[in-house]
Formats: sequence, structure tokens, C-alpha cells
Amino acid sequence: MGLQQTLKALSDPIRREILNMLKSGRMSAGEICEHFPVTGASISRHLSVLKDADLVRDTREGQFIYYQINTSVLEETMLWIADLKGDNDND
Amino acid sequence: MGLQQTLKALSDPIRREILNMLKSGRMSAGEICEHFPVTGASISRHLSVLKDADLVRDTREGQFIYYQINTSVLEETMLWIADLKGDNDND
DNA sequence: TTAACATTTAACCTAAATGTTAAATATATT
DNA sequence: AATATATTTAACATTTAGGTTAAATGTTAA
Repeated sequence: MGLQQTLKALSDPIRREILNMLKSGRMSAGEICEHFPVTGASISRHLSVLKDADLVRDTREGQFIYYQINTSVLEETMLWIADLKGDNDND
Repeated sequence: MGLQQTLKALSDPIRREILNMLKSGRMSAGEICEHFPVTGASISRHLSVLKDADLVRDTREGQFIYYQINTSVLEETMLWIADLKGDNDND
């Protein structure tokens, strides 16, 4: 985990869109798939990249696996970028 | 340009380190190279990725080309991440 | 236990990213 | 003009990422 994994995970548009969708609440893998023109296997791998980066957490409930966003790791990224911008706290 | 290019550029550790170095002031391509165990050609391409993303600007001065950081494009990234985190302005 | 459904994993393919060396370009100097 | 220095670009090799299909796994329910 860490900045590298976070930024790598965020660098793909499908993964960003998944995170965006999860803002409104958790979704099952299948529901997530429906929103994209790629196979479920492909989305499943995207989800595992997000999971490895700890940007999402998953919970199995019966036959479904629900994903929810975890924003805590974004703190480190925000700090890194802020520092790059000059760390003036403002601006 | 845009979020995609910015995040892609930031997803490589060498490029992040270059940006980090440029925080303290501008450097020539050669000076930048000295800090990495890869060839100048490789660094040159990293610099062009950063330049395409508008994260750095370059100025030729005689035989040297100086690079300086440009943080303005990071604003969009910060906003995107903040929004993902819940957009509560605080926290 | 078998069938059906949800999801992941494996095997494979192609395209993109990164690194190398060698050639090209731009500037400075003699 | 010729040479030296700084940097980029081209050509190529290797690795990594992302997509596909097919097989495997986990769960539910008949």
C-alpha cells in the first residue's frame, strides 16, 4: 500500500468511474459491471486493483459481493499533492 | 490535458521524484538526470510526459534546457479527490 | 447432489510503458 | 567549419496493463 499503489489505481478511467459510482453507496460487483462495456472478468480485476490499494472494501453477502469506497487512503495523496503545490496550507 | 494525463504522469515514481526535486527550484535536464540510475534518454522521456501533462515547463538557455514545476494543473486533481472524499470542504 | 447464478482466477493476446543504445538536433567554442 | 557539450528522438527489447474467453470457486435453492 501507499502513494504508489493509490496513484496507480487512480490512473485508470474505469477505476475512477467505479469509485465515483461508489460515492452514492455500495454496489455489488454485478451492478458495477452493468455500467461498463467490458466483461465482468475485466471489472473484477479492476476491483482487485482498487482493493489492493485499499480504495475499496468488499463484503460477501450470500451470492453477492458488495463493494464500498474507502477514502481514508486518499489523505496521503492529498497531502503529497498539497506539499507539491507549496504546502502553504491556503490556495 | 486533464485529469487523466495528470494522474498518469503522477503514477510513476521517477516522475514524482522529479517534481519533488523541482519544488526547490528549476533544474537543467542534466542535473535532473544525475539523481537517477537510468539513462538521460529515459529521463528525457519522463520529462516529456510531465511536460505533456503541463506539470512542468521548459526553457532553453543556451545549451541547457531548464525545467520548472507548474502546479496549477494539480488544482483539478485536488478537487476531484476532495469530491471523492465527500466534498465536505472540511476534513 | 445437482443446477443456477455471481464472481474470481487462469491462460492468453495485444497494446502501452519504460528502459537501452545509437543517431539526430541545438548551442557554444575554438 | 569543426568539435564538444546538452538534450532529444528513433529504433528496438522487455515488462506491465488491460481486454477476452474459459475454467474454477462460492453460494443458494431445488
